[in-house]
Amino acid sequence: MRAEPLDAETIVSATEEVLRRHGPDKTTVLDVARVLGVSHGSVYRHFPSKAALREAVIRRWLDRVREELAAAVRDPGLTPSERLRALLTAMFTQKWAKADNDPELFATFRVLATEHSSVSSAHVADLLAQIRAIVEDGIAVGDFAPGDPEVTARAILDATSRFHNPAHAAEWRSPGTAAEAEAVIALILNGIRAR
Amino acid sequence: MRAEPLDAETIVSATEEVLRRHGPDKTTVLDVARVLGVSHGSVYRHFPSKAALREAVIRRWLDRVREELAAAVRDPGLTPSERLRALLTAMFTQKWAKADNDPELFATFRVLATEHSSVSSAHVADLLAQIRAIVEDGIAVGDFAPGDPEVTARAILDATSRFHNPAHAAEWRSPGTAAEAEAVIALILNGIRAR
DNA sequence: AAACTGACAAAAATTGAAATCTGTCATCCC
DNA sequence: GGGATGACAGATTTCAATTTTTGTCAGTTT
Repeated sequence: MRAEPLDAETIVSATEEVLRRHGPDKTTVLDVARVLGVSHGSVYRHFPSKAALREAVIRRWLDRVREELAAAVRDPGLTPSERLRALLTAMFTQKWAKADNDPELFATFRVLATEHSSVSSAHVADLLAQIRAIVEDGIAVGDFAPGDPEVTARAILDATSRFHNPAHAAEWRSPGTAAEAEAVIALILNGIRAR
Repeated sequence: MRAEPLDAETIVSATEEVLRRHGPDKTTVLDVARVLGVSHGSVYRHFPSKAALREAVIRRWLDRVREELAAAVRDPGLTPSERLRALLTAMFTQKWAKADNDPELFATFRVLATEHSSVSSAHVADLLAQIRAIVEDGIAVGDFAPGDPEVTARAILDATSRFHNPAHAAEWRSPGTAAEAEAVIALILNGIRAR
């Protein structure tokens, strides 16, 4: 029995909590319903399946990640080079911090992200668009060498995979990581600079 | 009963065959002994443990990979830029072909490589040394901008992870991969070129 | 005597019966 | 009537009993 009427948002929050506590393998719809104090049938009124519920969780999580990233880069009066460096650095440190602070939660979200690859793809497309905007700007201003901004943005994202793709999370604990990331950023900035 | 005396090399070959047929999870020392027509005790005369046997397999596999790569790049009279491009391209196409031709075998060796990370690390160190040699040459000749060759070599390997690290094997099937690799190579070559 | 075998204990994997979970829906409650 | 419930069938997971495998070594074979 609940005072408030049950809504999708509340269910997603409860699911996140159960995932945090029990991990992706041991999280059941019954557990979620128990946390909410309702029957599991009620959960199925708002989500057609367990998979849809999990997808809603990963979607919200990636939305938050995007928001955090936007906030970190929302800084005026930087050159395109500086903005690109800031964006990449923010992307890395954000992920590294999450993976380091709560490895199990990070692993959980990695499972969900793999499970719902279309949501992850959309997230990647968003990152790509942000990089592309900076690249277009840099070319327009004459700081960056001319070229297809879409291709360049993709190349930048690909070249930095080692530092932001969760598949590499285990390597991030190695102490040289920050210096290696710095070297790759320097290489990239040199590579796109106008001559 | 066997005519020839049993040696380590023969055992490793038999293990490779069993791994190829049954995969890493279902490969037992008993299976290997059966293929050889000996008792499993004989296998333990040559290898102290199942882990050591598997390590010998992955070590030999990576040795072959290194040999193939060396053969692909053993080409005289190229500029450092051309040699670097050739090395990277060879690294990519070699791995892509293996992953594409026999995905299950590739997955098997991925398991072994993860299991025996020190062997993989040595392989990476070897690749790094090859890149470094080219970078040093390029700096000496004046084609590449001055800098620490060790750091630069590492940055090049890191920046191309997406195209050679087996953790990304699933992405290699996507049709745009070759073009994306080409864009990253172009970015890198631009980045290290002397101004 | 050098190489191999196979019995053995401890560890790990497999199996299958029982318990739990997913998703549906007829029914109930406000 | 809109929202919630819980019984139910089929799918999936769990857990303990059983089988298989690993690694050793005393004894056998050549």
